[in-house]
Amino acid sequence: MTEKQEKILQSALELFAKEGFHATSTSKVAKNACVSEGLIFRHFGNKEGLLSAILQLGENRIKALFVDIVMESDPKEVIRKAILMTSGIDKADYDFWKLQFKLKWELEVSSDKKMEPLKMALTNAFNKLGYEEPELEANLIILFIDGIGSAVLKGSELDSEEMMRFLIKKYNL
Amino acid sequence: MTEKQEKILQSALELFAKEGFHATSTSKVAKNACVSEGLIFRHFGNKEGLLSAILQLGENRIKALFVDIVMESDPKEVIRKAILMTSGIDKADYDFWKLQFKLKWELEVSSDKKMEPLKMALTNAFNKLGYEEPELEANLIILFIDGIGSAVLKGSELDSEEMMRFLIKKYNL
Amino acid sequence: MTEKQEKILQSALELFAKEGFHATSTSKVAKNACVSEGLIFRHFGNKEGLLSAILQLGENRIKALFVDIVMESDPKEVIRKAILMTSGIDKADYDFWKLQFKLKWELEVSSDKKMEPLKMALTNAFNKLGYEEPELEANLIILFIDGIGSAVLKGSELDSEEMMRFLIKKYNL
Amino acid sequence: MTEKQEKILQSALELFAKEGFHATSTSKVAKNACVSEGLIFRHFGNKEGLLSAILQLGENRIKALFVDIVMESDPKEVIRKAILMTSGIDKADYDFWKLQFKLKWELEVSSDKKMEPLKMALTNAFNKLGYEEPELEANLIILFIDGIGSAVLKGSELDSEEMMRFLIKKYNL
DNA sequence: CATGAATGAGTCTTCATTCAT
DNA sequence: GATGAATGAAGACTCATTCAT
Repeated sequence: MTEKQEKILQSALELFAKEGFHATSTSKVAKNACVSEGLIFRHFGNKEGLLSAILQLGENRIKALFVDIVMESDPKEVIRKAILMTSGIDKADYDFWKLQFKLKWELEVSSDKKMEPLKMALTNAFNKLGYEEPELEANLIILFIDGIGSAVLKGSELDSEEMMRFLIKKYNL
Repeated sequence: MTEKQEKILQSALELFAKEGFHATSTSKVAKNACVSEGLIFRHFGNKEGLLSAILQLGENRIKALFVDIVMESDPKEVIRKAILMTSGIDKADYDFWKLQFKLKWELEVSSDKKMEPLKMALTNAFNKLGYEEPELEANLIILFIDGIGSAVLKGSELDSEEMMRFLIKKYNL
Repeated sequence: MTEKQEKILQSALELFAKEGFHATSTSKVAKNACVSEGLIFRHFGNKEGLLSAILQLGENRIKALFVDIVMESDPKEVIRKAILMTSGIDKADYDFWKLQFKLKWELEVSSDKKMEPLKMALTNAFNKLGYEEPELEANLIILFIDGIGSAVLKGSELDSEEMMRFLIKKYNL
Repeated sequence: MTEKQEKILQSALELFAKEGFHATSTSKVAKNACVSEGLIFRHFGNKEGLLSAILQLGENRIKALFVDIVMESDPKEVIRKAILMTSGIDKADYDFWKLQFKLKWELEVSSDKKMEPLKMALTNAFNKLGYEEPELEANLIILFIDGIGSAVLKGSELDSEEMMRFLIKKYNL
């Protein structure tokens, strides 16, 4: 991965996140990355290839976020960590996460599969804690995480930290 | 509002919802509506004008959905109706709602303001029912509603009906 | 067919004939026709559509050249007219004919089918005149016509008129 | 001439013949030859240089084809050999010959000069045999040879072997 | 009201070519 | 000799928009 390749990736991430995939032209990306437009196509084939590269780069980051939760053995801790998940994301990574959420709508990429391991871990945790409908409880937590993430990234006025604290209290964690 | 105007609006709604605002060209809209491209501009000024018209048309529909909840006096019923809100939307209106969600991300339009009356009603309801932190409870419900709606419109495998039933049970409604 | 459409067709014919199809850019055609580049695509769909339109326009001209030969009843006259065919083409139509020949090579369009009616007429004529191998004689004439046309359009120094006279003498026509 | 140089030449010949000069990109040639694109330019300067190299390579082959005819002393044999010229070309060399014919149209390179020695030999032969207009006879033969070659390389349904036999019979050779 | 011809700026992409390594 | 990263100009084609009819 050359230096310019990374610059392209970085610029594309930033612009796709800010303006959206379709609203960002490859020429804008090139200008922003201070490279020739052609270089984008030499390295990533086409505009979608560029997007894929960004998405691929991100998959790892998502897994990294999940691993700490999925590996946890204490069920209460699993749920607590899940609820607090979004508080752990770096402000510098906002563009990346914003892009993830944006693309779910712009390109209709389902996030079900990505969330599957988290859902399993949560279902399992609620099960151990004797909840009647562990799977639905898990769904609810995921809905919460997704909602909080959405709100924060869209710049909502919702106080996410307080919401997390509140939910943790609700579940006696 | 002439017949052709409505056809344009309907086509634009459908296409913006399916493909996104930026990915839909005015020519596609015109073709889909079986009118000349020029007519779009005569009626709506420009592409953004067309979008505004759709959004405006939608504002009313949102208010209509809210009014039944906000006018309700029984606090339990307020919460129940809020939770069941998304179950009341017509399948024929999917495009419309999908567009609303899509645009929140594509154009970064905050939905805080739109949700304000609902939040007030819910806060008030939780307050009446003696909940300790009624505002946070209200936020949580909204988060869930938004999440469920979101999931359904994105074609997630989440069973929305069951989630609603589950929430209603959780809140003893 | 609007005035500008015709101008585009005319310019394309001229440039495709002079420089070749692939070597002629749509922007060159547009500039030469004094229209916007987009107009080409509005009217002809794409570059190949433009080519097809030109070719289609030409089919008629070819038929017109053939009809006089095919309709002739005197076998000697059929052959004579076939040999003299290329002498009847207007200098103003050079571009058109050049394009036809060029495309046979550039796009590997077989001319067999187009020549079929002529071949039938010639075969028939030679047959009536009692030639032993009328079909091969017909082929030879066609080879001659094609060769003369080629030579003239490529600007060869070959004296086509004299060649025709010579062949007519050879066949005692 | 290194191994890679030959591979480039071979690939270029193949592609130029198949797709045409303008429709073949240097990158396609490089890929087909399994070399870096830069190498083409190091060896041949630019795309036209590559073409020139191929053409130069071809000149020799044409001379080789002619030499056997031009050196022949028996006039009948000269004409016979000329007519049969195209039957002597190797199927493996089709690409090469196709390119020669293609370029005559794509780059408007006159073939008059190349054919000059053949024309002289034929004129001379017809003269010796007492034909009245030996130069025109020579021209006619060349027209036929060119036409037959042309037809074969374009994949016409013309039976070239039979045409040659027919011509030989016609000229009592 | 409605059409469709027309445009110019912009889209993604490919091109031939250069150059540091 | 050979590579492959890099470029700028040009490629075909689409866009939102205007305007005469």
